[in-house]
Amino acid sequence: MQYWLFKSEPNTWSWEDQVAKGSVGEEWDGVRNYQARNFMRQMQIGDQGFFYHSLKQKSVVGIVEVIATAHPDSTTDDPRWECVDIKAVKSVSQPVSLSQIKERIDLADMVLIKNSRLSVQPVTYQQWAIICEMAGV
DNA sequence: GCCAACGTTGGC
DNA sequence: GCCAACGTTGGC
Repeated sequence: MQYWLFKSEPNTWSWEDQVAKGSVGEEWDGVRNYQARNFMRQMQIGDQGFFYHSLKQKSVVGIVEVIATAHPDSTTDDPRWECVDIKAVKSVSQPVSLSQIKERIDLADMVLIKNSRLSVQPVTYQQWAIICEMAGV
């Protein structure tokens, strides 16, 4: 079991949109970045991830689960791009903001901080546990 | 709205 | 294969 972080602009695809899809889930399409794609290729069904809102909110707002491994991205004919499917598991009771994460020295190594532009990122179990605690999960 | 950081593209 | 130019992302 591995842990990840999925970043989305709420204007484009929000947590509310994800929740509305229920257990059917939705593909995490539109990724046009090799690093992000490579992480998605590593994902297994049952892996869990944080759903992060960028831009205005800049917070971890929910927990998602991988329900389909990497497959061609239906939004492009370009065979280079793949995506996984994820479903919403639960909303966090306390969104964890980027500034809160930055305050924690034990989260200083997070990819979110070191490479803020990467839209799909790995999260270590330790980081996962710390943020779950902060989020009241 | 600005700008820094980063990734991609294309000319050489 | 290098690197300049360009486009995009996301924090501020």
